[in-house]
Amino acid sequence: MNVDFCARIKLDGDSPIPLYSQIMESLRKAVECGQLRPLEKLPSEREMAESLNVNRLTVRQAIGELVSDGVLMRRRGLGTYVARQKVEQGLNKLTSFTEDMISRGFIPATKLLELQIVPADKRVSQALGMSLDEPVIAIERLRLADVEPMALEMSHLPAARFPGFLLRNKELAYKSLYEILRVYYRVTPTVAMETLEARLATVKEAALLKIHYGSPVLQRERVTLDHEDTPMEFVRSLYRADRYKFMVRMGK
Amino acid sequence: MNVDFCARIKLDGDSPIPLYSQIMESLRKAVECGQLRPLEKLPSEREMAESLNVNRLTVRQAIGELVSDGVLMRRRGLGTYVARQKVEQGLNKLTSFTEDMISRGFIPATKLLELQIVPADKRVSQALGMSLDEPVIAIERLRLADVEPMALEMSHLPAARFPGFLLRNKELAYKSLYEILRVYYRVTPTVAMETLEARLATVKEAALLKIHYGSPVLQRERVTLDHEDTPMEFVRSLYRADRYKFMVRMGK
DNA sequence: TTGTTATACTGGTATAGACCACTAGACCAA
DNA sequence: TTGGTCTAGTGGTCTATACCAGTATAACAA
Repeated sequence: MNVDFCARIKLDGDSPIPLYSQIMESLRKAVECGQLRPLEKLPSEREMAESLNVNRLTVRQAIGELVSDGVLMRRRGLGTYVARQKVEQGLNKLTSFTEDMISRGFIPATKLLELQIVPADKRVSQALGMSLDEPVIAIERLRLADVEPMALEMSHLPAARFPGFLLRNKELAYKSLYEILRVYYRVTPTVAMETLEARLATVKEAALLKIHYGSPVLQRERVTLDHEDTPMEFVRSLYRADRYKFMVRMGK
Repeated sequence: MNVDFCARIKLDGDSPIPLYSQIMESLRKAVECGQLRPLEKLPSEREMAESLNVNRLTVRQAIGELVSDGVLMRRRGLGTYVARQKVEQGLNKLTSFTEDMISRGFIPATKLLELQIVPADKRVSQALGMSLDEPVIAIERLRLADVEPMALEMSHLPAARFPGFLLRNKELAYKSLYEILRVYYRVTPTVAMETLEARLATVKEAALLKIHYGSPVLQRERVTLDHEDTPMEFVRSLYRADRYKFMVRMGK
């Protein structure tokens, strides 16, 4: 079965995305979607290298990063395996909306409302550590759970750091934002500072979320930092109070 | 100075410890003991490789692991640098209302509204892991910040675990609840699972909080566990949305 | 002076080949 | 059966080489 799996990976040598990165994403996806199950054995590095027509070191690089991410694990003399499911931890993990909804048993969906480059206002520039009016990519999305509106999300990214982002608007429809940032720009979120507060929905917000004007909403603001602790994203999300509870573990 | 540093690394080709690992440990130690300072530039990979008499890939492997550990950082076209100092913050510390308010610059105060023993309802018994109708200590307090109402707190403790608690009602006026539990019962909160959601204030709640009926409030529920992970407290707090933001760090 | 270009550096990706260390299982001898 | 050895296969380490892509700076042209 693994042989089939390996043969199904398609690599594009002319793509600007490095081969090892393509392999890495294929493996990561296979693990995420359950195509590769926990503790399942992968083909050997030499086998994969041969069947993918790349050097063994290239495969090793892909696997190596997944190992350090905790997705795979290696055993000398035995082989490479999918890591055990992570049980604990779930509560303070940095999750995307998609992951969050799935873990709550919902089927997530997204509707892209707006995607444009705008000058940073005071709040955004301060959160991202940039100057006022510097260009930021503004993404407004309506997030659905089981077809019903769940949240309204406004993401802001420093435009200078993600050139050509607007051209990827189609991918935003079916790919996670973080996946795009990881694959095309090699940027991975590491920590986030979040604030939560309660307020009332405006007329426009209420209409989009399909709630009554004046209904309570949970406003969540998040500054996401990359591995160098540089702000890479500022998100303001508005969750329907009747459908969403934020959960977190404190202490320890 | 970096040249000196590099020349000072001694590698043992016959050692069972891999070369890249020896390099890695030397670099890590140099950073830890301050020999290499944050943001300081390292010699280029090619330079290090030559001066250490190893292949560039060997140096790269050493540096690569340190980068994924957050000790170093690389910039294409520029070089490799020691990472910025990490300032671990106590954002996820388990705090009492009093500590929380002080850290926000407020002067906290408390008004005890109610203190009695009641049978546990469904929600409380489930949170505390006890049976329905078992006796719990119910404490209702109005929390003030700079004399103005900030939150309404309803705490529930398993009565069996804290005998004679009602006799201490006077101390509750000027001592923290956690202090009483710690001093008289040797119980210390360790972790807490919290949920946050938005809703509207009821008439009674609004009156106590001195806000208008129908104003939004942030409802915070917390199950506090002791060092043995036994539930010791269940709190439902209602914060004024116009005065309070909840802050938390996620990930990492 | 100002803007552009060349170039010499940096890290990033990928190849080919070699040998070592460890593991499981097959095999064989006591 | 028991205990050891051999062997094929795994990941682990390392070398040598090549070219790509981003960055700063010095040299040059307008």
